[in-house]
Amino acid sequence: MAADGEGARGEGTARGEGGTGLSVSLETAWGLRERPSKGPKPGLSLDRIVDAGVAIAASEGIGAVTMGRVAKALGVSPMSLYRYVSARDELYVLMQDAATGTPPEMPADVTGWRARLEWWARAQREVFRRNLWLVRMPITSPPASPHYLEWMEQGLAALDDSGLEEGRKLSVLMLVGGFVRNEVVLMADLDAAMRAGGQEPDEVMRRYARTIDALTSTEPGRFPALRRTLAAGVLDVADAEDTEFEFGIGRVLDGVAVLVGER
Amino acid sequence: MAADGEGARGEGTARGEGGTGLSVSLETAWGLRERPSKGPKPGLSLDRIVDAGVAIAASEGIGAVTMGRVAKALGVSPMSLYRYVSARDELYVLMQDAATGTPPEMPADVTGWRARLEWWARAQREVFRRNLWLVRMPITSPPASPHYLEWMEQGLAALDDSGLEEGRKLSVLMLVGGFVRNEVVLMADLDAAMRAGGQEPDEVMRRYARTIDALTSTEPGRFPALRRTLAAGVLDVADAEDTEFEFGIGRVLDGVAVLVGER
DNA sequence: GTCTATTGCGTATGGGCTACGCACTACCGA
DNA sequence: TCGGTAGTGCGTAGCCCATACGCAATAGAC
Repeated sequence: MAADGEGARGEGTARGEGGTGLSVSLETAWGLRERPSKGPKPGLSLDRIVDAGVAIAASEGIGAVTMGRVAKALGVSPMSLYRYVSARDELYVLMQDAATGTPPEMPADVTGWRARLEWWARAQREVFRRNLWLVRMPITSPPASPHYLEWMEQGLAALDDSGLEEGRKLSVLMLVGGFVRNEVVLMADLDAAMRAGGQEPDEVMRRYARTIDALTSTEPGRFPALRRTLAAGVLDVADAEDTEFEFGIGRVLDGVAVLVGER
Repeated sequence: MAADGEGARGEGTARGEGGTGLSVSLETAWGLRERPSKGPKPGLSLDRIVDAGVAIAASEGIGAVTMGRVAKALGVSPMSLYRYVSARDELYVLMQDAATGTPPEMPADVTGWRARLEWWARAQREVFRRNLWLVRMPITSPPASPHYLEWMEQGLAALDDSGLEEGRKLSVLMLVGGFVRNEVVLMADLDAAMRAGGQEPDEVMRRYARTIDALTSTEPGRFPALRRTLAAGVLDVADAEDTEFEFGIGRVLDGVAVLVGER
């Protein structure tokens, strides 16, 4: 069964005393803790480090964000970074929060829980689209960053007039947020496949269709439904970029609407 | 914008000629290609390598699955493995397929698209639950493995009587599959957090609630909805393991039902 | 019985993270 | 005004990783 040390913050990590249970540099980053004012003036700042990391991730993917690489971008030695961040994973968390940013303000003319929730989902998707590397980030502890909390706040507020109880609201947000995230992962995959070999999305899809065709045609009759789908040409052309998202968000909101309707 | 080399199979990888577009060792693994019969008898087999990898992943997480580690488990030298697998990522793909396995047969008394689709989702979840490391696996190219295709086949067949057109069926499967996957990711996170520091799920949640409380209480009035949720005690106790899943799958299926109903 | 494809695997290269400790700096408290 | 000291940047070094390359041994093919 199970087991998966991944993403679990180790025992040894020092914790702050702000009562948050977060690590020291995280508390510092969230402004819960002052950087002491003794010693030499710091030549760097957390912000600069995080910005450098985000820039590298944006142009070369999260895999290119190594301590050495970030240090080089800043013209310092790799070890310098550890004065600001206790481990690379912590830098990742900071980068994640920075890229997530404050949610844009909800327009006043978006009213009613459904429209507001949909707007919220689209806004979230936009953030992911701008930073595809976000969804490649190894997920660690449950998210507890200021910007993330702002998004949650906005999402909860969107459900104000839904009549749902608090616990339900949260469940709905997780559902919608999970959907958005998942959809972007798929998009990022297609994007990666495009960069990797083929060129155009259509070409990638055609190649994929051919692969599946080859795999399913060896044993005829084993994949009837799949071959029917294949025959229908569904995989021959890449969807317009938004098709799957539009479809999915519609279904999910319909499902939530059923719940709200029967309260 | 964007860019994310991750998970993209490189140019240099040798491709088979089976017309699948897959790499040589993948074609071999899928039984589309024979291992030549010259030379010394192989001392290993792909199956043994993959099994060893799966075993390590199961007990120590995907991060512990390195070439050296697998080799040691088999009592061979690391480089031996490269006679069977061209790169570590390929081993991952093989492991993924092996752990996914053939879907269990759909019981005859499960009838109608909704019940069948729900059964399908639960079966999928069960696989993930047994192998939490699966959802930590870096996603690479679009999935094209025999077992994955079998799951797709079963999913499409489940929608036979839905009256949806082929493309829609696929979209529905992606939606449901994505939901399941996402839900398991959350479960894996909680699991990781449990192993990391605290013990019981409740304890983890309480700690999380305390963290959020600390973060939201500095600026009163900035997180009204969130603080209301917090006050409702929603985060104080971990849900029973299935609660979120049950909620989500119900909503998603409700949403699909709306679509099916209006065809 | 030779030929040769294929085997295992040793060596080596080039990364990566990060513990540790040194030399130095500038604020604090007296 | 002037140590004391907590902080600084950063060099060194240890350890783990993936994997290119090439060599000697092997056993089926002819």
